[in-house]
Formats: sequence, C-alpha cells, structure tokens
Amino acid sequence: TGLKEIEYCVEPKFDGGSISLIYEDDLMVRGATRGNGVEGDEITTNIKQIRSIPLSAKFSKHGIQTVEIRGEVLINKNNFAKYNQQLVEQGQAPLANPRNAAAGTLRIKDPAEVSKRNLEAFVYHISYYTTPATKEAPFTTHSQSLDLLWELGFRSPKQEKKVFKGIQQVIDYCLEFEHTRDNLPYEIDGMVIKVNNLELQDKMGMTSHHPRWAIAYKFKARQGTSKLLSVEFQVGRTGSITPVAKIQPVPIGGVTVSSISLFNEEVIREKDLMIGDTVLVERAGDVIPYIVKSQAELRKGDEKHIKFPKNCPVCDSKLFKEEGEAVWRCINIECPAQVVERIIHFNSKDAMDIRGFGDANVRKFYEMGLLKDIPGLYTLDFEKIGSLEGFGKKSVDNLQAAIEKSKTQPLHRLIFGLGIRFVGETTAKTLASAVDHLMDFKQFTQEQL
DNA sequence: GTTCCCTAACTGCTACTGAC
DNA sequence: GTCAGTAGCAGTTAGGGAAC
Repeated sequence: TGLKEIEYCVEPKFDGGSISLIYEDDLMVRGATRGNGVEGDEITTNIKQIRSIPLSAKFSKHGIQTVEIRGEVLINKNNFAKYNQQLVEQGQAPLANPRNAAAGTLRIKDPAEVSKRNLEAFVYHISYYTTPATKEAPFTTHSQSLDLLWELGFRSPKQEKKVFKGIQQVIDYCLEFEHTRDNLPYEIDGMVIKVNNLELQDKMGMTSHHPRWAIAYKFKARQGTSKLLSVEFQVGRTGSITPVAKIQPVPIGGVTVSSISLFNEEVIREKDLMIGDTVLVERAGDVIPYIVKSQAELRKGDEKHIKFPKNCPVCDSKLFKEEGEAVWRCINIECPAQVVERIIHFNSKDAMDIRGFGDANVRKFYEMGLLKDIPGLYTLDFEKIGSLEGFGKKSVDNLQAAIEKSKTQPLHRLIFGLGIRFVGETTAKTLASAVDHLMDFKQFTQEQL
C-alpha cells in the first residue's frame, strides 16, 4: 500500500484520568485506572457512578463475549466551575484544575461523593475482545469500533473523529481543531492519529513504549513568563548533580510552577540562563515544567552568572565528569545525599515496596542516626521510633509489618532496589532470571554427580 | 478539625547503550 | 547514522491515613 493510500482516523486526545473497563457477557465486571500500564487500581464501584458508562451493553449482539475498553474520565469545564463554586460557598478550597480533579475523584472512597462530581467518560479504544471461533470479526477498522461503542451506549468520539486518506488532510484537521480547543466543554491536549485498518495496525506492532500505528499531535503547550530566582543543585541516587531552577511562582494551565529541572550544565549554557533573567516557561505535554528560553533582551545588567559547583553541595567531594558525558557526578558512594536517595529508592513501590516509609521518614531517621544504610532497615530500633513525636503504635506496627513483608519480595526487586546505575527494572529481571538458571544448573549438575 | 506525610496520577526531556 | 530500548531525572495536585 502506498503512503497516500493509507487511511487514518483522527480524534481528540482527551485530558483526564485513563481507565480500563472490562465487560463479560454484556456486564461491566471491572473498572481500573491505567496505573503504570501493566497494573492499575481497581475502582469498579466509582466507575459505576459515571452515568456515561453503561453498566451493561449488548456486546453479545455482535458476538463479543469478553472485551476490554480504554477510555478517559473527565470533568466537563462547566460542571467543574459549578462544583468549585459550591466548594467556595461552603468555605472550602476549590480544586485546582479539571484534569487532576478527575484523576483524584476516581480514588475517592465514598461513591456518593464521586457521584456528586458528575464525571464523564469518553471511550476511545477496544484493546481486545473474544468471540466464538466461528464468528466473523465485528469490525475491521478503528473507526468502526468507535461507531460500535457509540451504538452500544458509550460516549466515543463518534462525532469528533474523522477518517482521511493521506496525511495532508490529517494535518489540516489537527490545525483546524486546535483553534476550537478553548471552546470545547472538556479539556483536550492534542489529537491522536491512528492507522484505521486493524489488520495493518497488527502488522505494524508496538515498540516497548507505544504502538507504531498511532501518534499524538500535541497542541502548543501553555506558556507563561517568570523570573529565575536561583538555581539549586540536587544530588541524585547515582551521584548525578542536577541543577533545578527556582522561579517566581507562575500559574500555567491550572497549576503553579515554581521549580524546574535544568538537567545539566550544558543546558544552562545553551539556553544562556542567568539569575534574574525573565524566562519563558511551558509545561511540556501540559504537565512537566520546562524553561524554553531566557529573554536576554529584557536584561537590566544586574543579572548574575550561574556557577556550576566544582564540589558536591552535600559532602564537598570533588565532582567528576566522564569523557563524552554531560552529567557531573559526586563519586563518593558514602555521600549522605546518595545514601539517603538509595534507601528511598530501595523502599519505593517498584523496588521493595515498603509502604509508609517514604522520603520524609528516611531523611528523618538518617539525620537522627537511626538508619545508616539499606541493611540498617532490617535492624531498626522500633522502640526508639515509637517514642518519636508523630509516631504512635499504629505507625510503628504498620512500618514493622511493611519491612517484614519486604523480605518475601522476589529477587529482581531486590536487585533493582540496590539502585545500581544502568540496572533498571528490565535489567534486574534479566539478572534475576540468570541467577535462577544458575541455581537450577547447579542443582542439576550436583544431582548428576 | 488540622496538619503532616505518603502515594498515585498525570507525563516529558536528556543521556547512554546496543542493534542494524 | 538512526532508531529503539533503558535508565535517571524532574514537576504539581488530590486524597488517604495517622497523629495531635
């Protein structure tokens, strides 16, 4: 097929909280957040409070037995404003922006409160479905699947989506839609362009990150200007020194931005940043704050150069930068900043998952001398901890139980938890699997001998 | 009731490595 | 040289749990 012949389906990219819905024999049996892409939180009861999600739908009419649908939960801008007005009238703080409000609402424990907030949901993708072996596929294009969902009572972007042959019309439609962005009743942050034919989608497959058959056209990020007040230098788990810009707080797209990563020394130089500069700030993907550039033409002459430290801001060791690398590092593995960051990483959800032992407590215990390193987690003096202000019996019991539970975590989590540079989750799994094979092999050879 | 801490949710940029 | 994969770093907000 020539490129000009390829059919694309273009639809708005909704900006809210992602959800996944599972229907079995026409009944909604499970609703979950997307989470990290593999596992999310079950929120079925809350999902049932959303009126635009049918509790049952006649999938069986189309020969579908089990189906998983992806969608996005949103709060309509009008409902959001009304709800905030109520909060203010009741003397409570209003919610900051519709996106976080929608994502947060899904996790409220009281379904009645969820119901009050009038969430809405758009569904935009059927991830998989099962049919009896004899049955023909109920749809062959993405566009048809959206029509089917609409017909079954879901809110899919049936009206907003358009199908085009060739890429030029796709581009025109995206640009045209961008103009109407602010007039829509809900937040969108771009458009999604998908190859329409499902067989072709299948052939194109996925990378580890994303499908090769879909791409997002992001609208111009929301921007603001502010003043660069100072630059702090943070020491990461692996000793990397990250400059972080502290700016005069500026509201951008519903949140207040005050702190922005500058990544490394090169970036500061390339962007020609000086303390006191007026800087153009945007939220990349409407989320992550990012300094676009400094406005050098507005300088008054009292701006100061940013001095990148020669020594570690925490332990004062000399910093090193490897040939060809951009990142300066503190190579003192006993540097308190690194030790603390390593312990925090070890405790984290993706590593040993020691709940209730986050960065604030790790720092506190380290400073008090109650915790010196990772092994120290397993010889903590709980009596002393129990006598600290803010630690009741319940907290100590929970902490003790969480640490005890971590002893049963699989090997790959332990390897990942050690926080060795270049050893992320995937590599840790590979290493753990290699260890397993070695143990099997050892056992096998011993038995043979 | 208030305050603090923690977690989860949303997501991007940069650096480096390895395969092709 | 390009692309994909992986890792490391970073932001704010909302809500829950526990202590005070």
